Amino acid sequence: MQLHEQLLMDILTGRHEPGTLLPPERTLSQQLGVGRPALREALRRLESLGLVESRHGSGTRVRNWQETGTVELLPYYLAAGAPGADMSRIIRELLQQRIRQIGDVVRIAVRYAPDEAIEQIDEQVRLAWSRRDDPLAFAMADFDVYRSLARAAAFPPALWLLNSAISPYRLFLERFPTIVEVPEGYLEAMGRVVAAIKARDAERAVGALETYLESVDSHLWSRLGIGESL
Amino acid sequence: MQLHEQLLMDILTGRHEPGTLLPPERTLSQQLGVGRPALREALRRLESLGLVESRHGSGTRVRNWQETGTVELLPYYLAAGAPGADMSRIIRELLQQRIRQIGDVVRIAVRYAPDEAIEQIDEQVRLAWSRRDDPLAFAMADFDVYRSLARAAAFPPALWLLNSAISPYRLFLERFPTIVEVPEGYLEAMGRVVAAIKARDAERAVGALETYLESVDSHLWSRLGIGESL
DNA sequence: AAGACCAAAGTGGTATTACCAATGAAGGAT
DNA sequence: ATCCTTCATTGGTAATACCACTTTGGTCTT
Repeated sequence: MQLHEQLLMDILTGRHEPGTLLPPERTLSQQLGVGRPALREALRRLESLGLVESRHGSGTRVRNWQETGTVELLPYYLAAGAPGADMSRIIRELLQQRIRQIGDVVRIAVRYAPDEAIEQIDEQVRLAWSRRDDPLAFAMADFDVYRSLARAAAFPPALWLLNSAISPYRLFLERFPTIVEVPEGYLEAMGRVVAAIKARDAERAVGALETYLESVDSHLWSRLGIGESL
Repeated sequence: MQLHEQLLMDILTGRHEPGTLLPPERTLSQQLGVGRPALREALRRLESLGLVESRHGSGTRVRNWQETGTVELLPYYLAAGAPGADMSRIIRELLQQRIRQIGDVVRIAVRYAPDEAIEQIDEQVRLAWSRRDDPLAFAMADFDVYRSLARAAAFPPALWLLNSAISPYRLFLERFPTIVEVPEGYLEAMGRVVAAIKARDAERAVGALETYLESVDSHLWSRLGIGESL
């Protein structure tokens, strides 16, 4: 594991509590068996995640990351077992947010994506479908469909939002492999969405997407049993 | 300006083009007049933003950040003038996304926030209103209202999403100060939202929020003239 | 005795140096 | 011509020294 990930986990699991000072860099680097420059590089990464705060002359304090963290914390938070939280509730909400987020991407594509670019979406959909033998590969290719939509609209921020989501999403799938399953009506559902986008009908496109994704999620929950085991 | 911000801007403004290699660390650190460790700390930050990729023995390559970036890029992207993009269109979409994002927070609060926690929201709203003399302070206090909602629901990921949004939001307001204006019906509108949350009526809460926020945004656009000047 | 000032210790910030490890291209052997 | 070796280049890491800021505690002044 990378040094910064180890430190991150130490913080997320409570090994270093919010509000407390980390040991001095010289001490901590010895404890971890690394040089001080290496430790500092790791600390800079944690700083940009909102986990710690270094003050010249004073020390490096663990921030109240539940308050100050950024989305990038999500994959690690899930990997740490979401300490002190209801995992299945979180996952349920994240799936809901995923639906709305993709909905936004669709809306943007309806407004801004040129026809030529939309043509290529069909291709992406078929590509994902062709990988239905490997559920994880399918999921990633499916994700790429939405990234292609954002790309087609030439709207980088939407792409970045998806990028920030893909890492926790992938980790989630890897952690609960039984969840991964290729939906039956995939080609048809996505076909409807893309057709609606081509027709510049935002409501129909988003509607088709939401009914499809919600059916996938509810099927997923019924298979797992809501709130169970996860 | 911090070293990593300077490098970041150099990349976003095209000084270092995607796909190309950065100068070797030893060279670059001399060019920038800093030591190699300091440069490396900055590079690690850029790496976690999806901007560069260091490969041992090979070099540090500028990534295609429009493809690989994360949300955290947004404030810098806006500060760099969103090179090669339609600024007003981006802002328009971001405001839309903000509405939906806050809507999600409201939905989560409806489901999970205990009554006692919701009581405190009213207080936050009044606090924001009391700062209506200083529009920027008001905007930040208003933002805190939504953070309080996420906090009340004890749902850290929602808080993190807001955290990731606050920095570009603030930068946006500071860049276009004329935009900042305290809406007239603020107290009443937020009162309706909070009341609906208390009543556990998600649709009414989100509906009240959306109509309010959309009226604010459209008023904003009419003042500025859509697509103009920005 | 109380307050202000100052000095010293501890901390992060930075630069320098040296060396290790991985990469890739050039040159030599087959 | 092809493969393998070698070596220069590059990032990765460590150790050391020093600078700058913060805090703390003591001392001096009032």
